Amino acid sequence: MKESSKGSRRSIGRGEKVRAAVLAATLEELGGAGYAALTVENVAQRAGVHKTTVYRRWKDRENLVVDALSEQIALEIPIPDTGAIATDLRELARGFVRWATSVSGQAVLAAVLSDALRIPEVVAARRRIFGDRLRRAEQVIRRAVERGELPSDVDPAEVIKAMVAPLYLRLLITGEPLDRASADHAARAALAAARAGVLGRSGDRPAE
Amino acid sequence: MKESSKGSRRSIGRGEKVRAAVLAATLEELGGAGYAALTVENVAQRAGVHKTTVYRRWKDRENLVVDALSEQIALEIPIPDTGAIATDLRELARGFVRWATSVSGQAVLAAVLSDALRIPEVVAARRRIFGDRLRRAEQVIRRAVERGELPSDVDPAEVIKAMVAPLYLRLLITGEPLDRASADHAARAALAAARAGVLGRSGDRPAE
DNA sequence: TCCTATTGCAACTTCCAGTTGCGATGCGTA
DNA sequence: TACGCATCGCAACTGGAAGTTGCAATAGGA
Repeated sequence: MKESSKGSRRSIGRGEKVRAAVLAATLEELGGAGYAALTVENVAQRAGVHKTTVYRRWKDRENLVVDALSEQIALEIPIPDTGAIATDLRELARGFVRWATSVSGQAVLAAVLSDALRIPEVVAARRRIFGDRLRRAEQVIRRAVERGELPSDVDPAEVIKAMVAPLYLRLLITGEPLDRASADHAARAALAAARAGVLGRSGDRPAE
Repeated sequence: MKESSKGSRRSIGRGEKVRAAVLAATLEELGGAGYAALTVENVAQRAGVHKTTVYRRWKDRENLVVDALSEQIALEIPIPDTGAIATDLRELARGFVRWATSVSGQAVLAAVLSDALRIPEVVAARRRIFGDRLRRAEQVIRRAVERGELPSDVDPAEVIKAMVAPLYLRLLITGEPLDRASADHAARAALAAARAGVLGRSGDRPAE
């Protein structure tokens, strides 16, 4: 067990390139053709690799998909800090729309909403991805409260959820286009609701 | 072409029972195992019918699923009219939750969000299903406006969307449970937003 | 009862998941 | 530079499910 540092026994660079190429190809296939239509042979061909090689590194199709998704979790999304809640929220919404319409975003959404949800690891990945993002986005609201831009009893998570929920509704249910205009709209609506005291921390019943 | 009325040439009752059984079995398989795991042989077996019979009536798996879903479109959801917007919205939200957690609801959602979305007919079915429901639910808001319970400039569609969007978010993204409590919460939040003038018809910028 | 549309059945073809054995090759090390 | 081993390419396989076809059985209406 006397090895240089850690990880694989010998060659590192070679296999790592293969791994990266296959995972990238998996994401492209996922975003392009979807989970059901994703065949290992297509992934292998796109990665310039033989099918057997894929099966040597990943147990089966599911593990491949899960691994490709896990790679995306580490992808940090920018949290704006413009000094004003209106522009912060707008940038947050625009960033979401950019991600949701990007290749990797489409891939993650396709997998995370498809029949891949039968895979427990994918469910866990979904929770991690969206949970992390929500938690990181909340600081935008907290800063606004500290600056006095929002009432101190707003629930940060509720504001973020109120902003992204209509965007997801468009994306997944109504099928309306997801563009910058809808992002700005969602940001303004969420901000208005927060200012109106509708998104309070204690069960939101202000004018009841 | 001298036939009794219209449609099939001869026996009607026999084939109709088969059709109904297969479609019901398809929905059960869809809700239970999902779209990807739905095999025609399992559907046929569940319907007490041979695989060939299914293929004689439906061109392929996709057409079968689309047909099963189309059947569900006709399913009317109750529009409450209690005389008060608070209870109307609450009942609307509860009805949605009941549907979303029912067998047929799970089946529709599974298909409408899975890789079946690659099928244009499923996309069209999705638009029809949710478009119709939205349009029918809007009358609850209109009645409330007429009664003077809500400002006259609220956008009915926006109110309904604001109510169901967080429910879909729970159902599809965060994975939080969808129960009566979350339904009531969503109804109260949407009502509060509507009363606060946040869901106006003209671009929602009240306190800007 | 008879006639015929419809169903059941079995035997295919095709495609993809996943496996196995062997030969080829790339890469770090001596 | 040359060796050795890990990794990759390749081809041939099994197994299951989609979808097809020809024929026999059957059920319902006239």
